Amino acid sequence: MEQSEGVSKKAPQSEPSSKRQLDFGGVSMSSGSSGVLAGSQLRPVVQQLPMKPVVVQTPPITQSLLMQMQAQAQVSHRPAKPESPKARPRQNPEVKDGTPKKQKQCNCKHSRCLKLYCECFASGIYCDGCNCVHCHNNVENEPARREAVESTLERNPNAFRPKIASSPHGTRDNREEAGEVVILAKHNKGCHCKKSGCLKKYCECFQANILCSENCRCMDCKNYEGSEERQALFHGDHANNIAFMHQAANAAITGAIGSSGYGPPVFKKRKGQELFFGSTAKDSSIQRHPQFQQTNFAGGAAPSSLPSNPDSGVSNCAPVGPSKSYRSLLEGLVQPADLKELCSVLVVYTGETGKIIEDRNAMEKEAEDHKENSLTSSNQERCRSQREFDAERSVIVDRSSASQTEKVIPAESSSDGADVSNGRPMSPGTLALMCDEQDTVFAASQSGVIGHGDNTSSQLPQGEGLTETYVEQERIILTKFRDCLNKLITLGQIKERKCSTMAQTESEDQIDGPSNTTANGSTGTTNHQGLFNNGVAAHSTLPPVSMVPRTINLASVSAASNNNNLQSSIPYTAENGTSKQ
DNA sequence: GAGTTTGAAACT
DNA sequence: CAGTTTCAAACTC
Repeated sequence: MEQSEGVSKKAPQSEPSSKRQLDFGGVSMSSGSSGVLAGSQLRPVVQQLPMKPVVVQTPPITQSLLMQMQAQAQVSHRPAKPESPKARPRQNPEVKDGTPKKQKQCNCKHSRCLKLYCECFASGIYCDGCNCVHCHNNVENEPARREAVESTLERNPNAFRPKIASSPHGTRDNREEAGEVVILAKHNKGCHCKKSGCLKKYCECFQANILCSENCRCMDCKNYEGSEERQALFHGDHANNIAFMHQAANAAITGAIGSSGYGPPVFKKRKGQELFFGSTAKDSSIQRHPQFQQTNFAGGAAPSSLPSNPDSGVSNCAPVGPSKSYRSLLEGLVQPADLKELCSVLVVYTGETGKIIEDRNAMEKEAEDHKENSLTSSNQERCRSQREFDAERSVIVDRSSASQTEKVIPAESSSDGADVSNGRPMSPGTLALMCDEQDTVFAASQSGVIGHGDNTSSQLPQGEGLTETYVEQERIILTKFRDCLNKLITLGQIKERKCSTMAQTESEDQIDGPSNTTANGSTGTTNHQGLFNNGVAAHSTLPPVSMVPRTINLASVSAASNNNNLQSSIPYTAENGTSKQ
């Protein structure tokens, strides 16, 4: 029974050793990290650790809204159970009735707790108080343990890395389900379940409270967004209501943001697996992943009705098929980078507002001065004021340009691959709206001293002027933000309308493949522009801040509503400087 | 608590 | 890389 293990077998023992963090090659590893690494094979695991949303100082009122958005745009990928000291699913402490319990203890009998079978070993902690037999995962058997670690790493360098990583697309909203937070991470290797439907804890994805992803090779998977079985599992009526209310309350924001990795994922084609219907793959992807049938035809077909599903109200324009999955109507419309974009736009507005107010104040002041010294030569002062205004204008323009430039870079990151966008620091433009410090910057900006090293005593306008500026800035920003939300709502309504229409059509004419209504490239990638910024150009002298046309596809929207004012031409794309049509 | 089922890990 | 075996957790009774 006892298999040879390349590890010196010592006196059987299962005496508990303190379950403390291990020290692999001099690098201590807390139980919270599974970055167990031996000796020179140490590798960082930070990149896989969940990124917390940037914590910002309590800002003025305007910023609370932006914080919400930012929270959505930021990586929302906390571990399924953040309180868990272990990163691997199976090592999560038992959570029953929402109450975390003591860390589990292994019951290994044959592995001596020196293989990944042992959850303690796998998570890089010593066995402590476990029920294991012949345990070598303790201080007394450190050499053997170390050898086992090396052996394991030799087999799989990532053996001790967290299995659950943030989704490349990353940004799905956290969503309460049955009191727990569904995490939008995904299993690095994916599960291979065959019989459990991925709805039992046999499934690592399920256990980690995440949805199965394209990494999985499971069969008859039911662990996907919108799965009725899964919902039945998670959604008690109560929880359902909560989740739905939560979703509805945040529909304009939550459902719209960064959903590319969300819902029944758009699975990449796997080896020997076709995504399309009529797959000839021997293992039948349809059987393995019914949700995979939902290819990424953005609105290529209408969804079948989703009766009694509270989420059905936000059914997406997914192809018709057995899949019962859904997506937010706003999915794909707004990407995380768009939020940054929006923030940038708001920053521009703020700067513009400050400038305008500054101009106005200066004009008033100048008028007064002119009254008082009508006969004195005010030419010098006027010239100076003018210089200040010009300098200030250039500052603002520079800032806005920086915002535009800034947005270009993150835009790229939303593409596939290791998406670090979620963990990326916010752009200066975004930060400008989210940090108290920026208030000072703005104040200084309004005084026209930034960037000029002109630290004169007249840096700040009068106190009341400053307050007025703040008020005005907030008013502008809130107004614009409200407009954006309204537009989103409109988009959602349009899309819903379109989906409903298509659903009816599809029900009559179903199998004909994607209608290409929205796959039309000529219109499919352009119309998102202006969602946030189309008012900017008209309002300001600054060049329009174009939305970055990454994957946003409002084609379905625009197709259904060619006259909706959300459309606007894209003067250029920040990404490549070319017009996308 | 014993037995069964399940799927990851380990092995061939 | 695929198939098989081993293993321990999850699950059932």
